[in-house]
Amino acid sequence: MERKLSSLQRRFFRRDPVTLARALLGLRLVRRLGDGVELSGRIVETEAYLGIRDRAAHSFGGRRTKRNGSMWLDGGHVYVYFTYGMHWLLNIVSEREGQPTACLIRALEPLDGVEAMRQNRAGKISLERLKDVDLCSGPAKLTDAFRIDGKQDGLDLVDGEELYLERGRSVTADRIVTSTRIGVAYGREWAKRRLRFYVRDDPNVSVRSAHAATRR
DNA sequence: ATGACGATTTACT
DNA sequence: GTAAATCGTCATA
Repeated sequence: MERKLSSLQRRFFRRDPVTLARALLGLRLVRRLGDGVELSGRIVETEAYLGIRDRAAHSFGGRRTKRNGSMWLDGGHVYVYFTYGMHWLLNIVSEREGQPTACLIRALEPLDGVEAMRQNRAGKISLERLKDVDLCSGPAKLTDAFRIDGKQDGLDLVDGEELYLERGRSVTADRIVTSTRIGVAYGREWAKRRLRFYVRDDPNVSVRSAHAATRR
């Protein structure tokens, strides 16, 4: 298969999850649907999950189950899982096979296919109240908008056809804000680590815990 | 076989 | 700010 000039290579993903979570900011996530529709969005918010030692990670303590199996794949694969009885969440696996670390994709700036995203999100929220900023401003919103669910779990973004990444406008370090991760209080001391990263002042960043954030 | 629990979103007070 | 929705997965038995 021919390599797209713009796609990212394996070595890009085989870095530690903190470095990758920062590097993912600004990249374009592309989703090709079967009907020829192409959706894309710029990554503006991520979180790093550090694997076996990270109490907030699904792979904490080396846990390896049917659900989180994709976390153990080589960097560049995706780990998509179901939670709260209704939501799918998208992660990009970091490091190498056997190192179950990953980056949660928490928000995107919608780029291509905004109308299709609106259709995909309609029903969850009344269509007339649905603004562009409601399409991808949260980890479960963006999977709805991009029609990502368990069928994509384990896909490889390197040379991927229905899901892949492209280089985009890079985000300089002074534009990246760090904060604690969202919704991981059960992680105790690990919940205090600043492993969430987002683009400063971007309106698509999910809103919870706007406090506890500082520049860096 | 059963029970507890979410890496969330939405609507409502 | 608070609470409901909703169910697959996992740990325990």
